[in-house]
Amino acid sequence: MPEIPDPIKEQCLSKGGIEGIVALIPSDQDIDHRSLVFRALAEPMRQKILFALVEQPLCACLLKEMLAISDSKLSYHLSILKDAELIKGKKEGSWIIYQPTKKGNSIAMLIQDF
Amino acid sequence: MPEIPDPIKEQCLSKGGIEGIVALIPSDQDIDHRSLVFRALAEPMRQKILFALVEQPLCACLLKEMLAISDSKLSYHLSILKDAELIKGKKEGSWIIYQPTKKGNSIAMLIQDF
DNA sequence: TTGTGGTTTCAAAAAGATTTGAAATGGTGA
DNA sequence: TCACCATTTCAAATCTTTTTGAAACCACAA
Repeated sequence: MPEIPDPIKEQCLSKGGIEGIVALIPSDQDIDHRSLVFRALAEPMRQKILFALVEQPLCACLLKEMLAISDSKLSYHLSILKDAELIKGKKEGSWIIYQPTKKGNSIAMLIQDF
Repeated sequence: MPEIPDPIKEQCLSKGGIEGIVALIPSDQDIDHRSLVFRALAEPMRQKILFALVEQPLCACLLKEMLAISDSKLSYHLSILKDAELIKGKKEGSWIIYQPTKKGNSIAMLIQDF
């Protein structure tokens, strides 16, 4: 009574066994970095913010109106997007204008097909 | 004393104002669907599972050994990946062999650059 | 049947993320 | 200086996700 199905075992051995496959998995650092991005995009509100900013840079005041949420809530979600390096804010006069980073832009394009 | 910075206001008006931009944001349905995928990939353990399965189909028993986690924990994470339609399980003899779906495969490729 | 191996379910506990409203910050103009 | 506006921070409350270990399930063989 085998403990592993045969065809899988064979294919697995041809890759150097379990260790061989584990070695092909991206590093923890890579994975943690992507996690940060995925957690940022996991919240619908934050996807909306990113997609709105891809259309055009916006100040917090317009985003707030657009999404109908409180200042502190918006600030919280913006900070998560900033930490994931998907957007950046630039001070202009009295306002902070947000826009996607290069990374934010390209990820926004890629995820259209998800 | 204006309430919105001028250049932003102009660009915004040229897109049909706030409503115009809101109309360009993907639908709630789209966004929620992507959220499911992002939540699934937000957890490092689940990224590892997906990347391992992209290398080769594996039974739960090998995944368990590879990741050094309990049965119920593995089962929980597999169910989240299945719900997001990133992987599927196929019964073969006594085992269930997991592998990425078509969608799981193509997303795994795309996110390498994230 | 009875047992066994592989997997899933369950409920409770623990950990983590989000929301809330109030208070703080920081720059700007009166 | 003072007041004001946009934005951020904070701590508490709430909500969601993950972990845990035990029990259940299911197909199959003895």
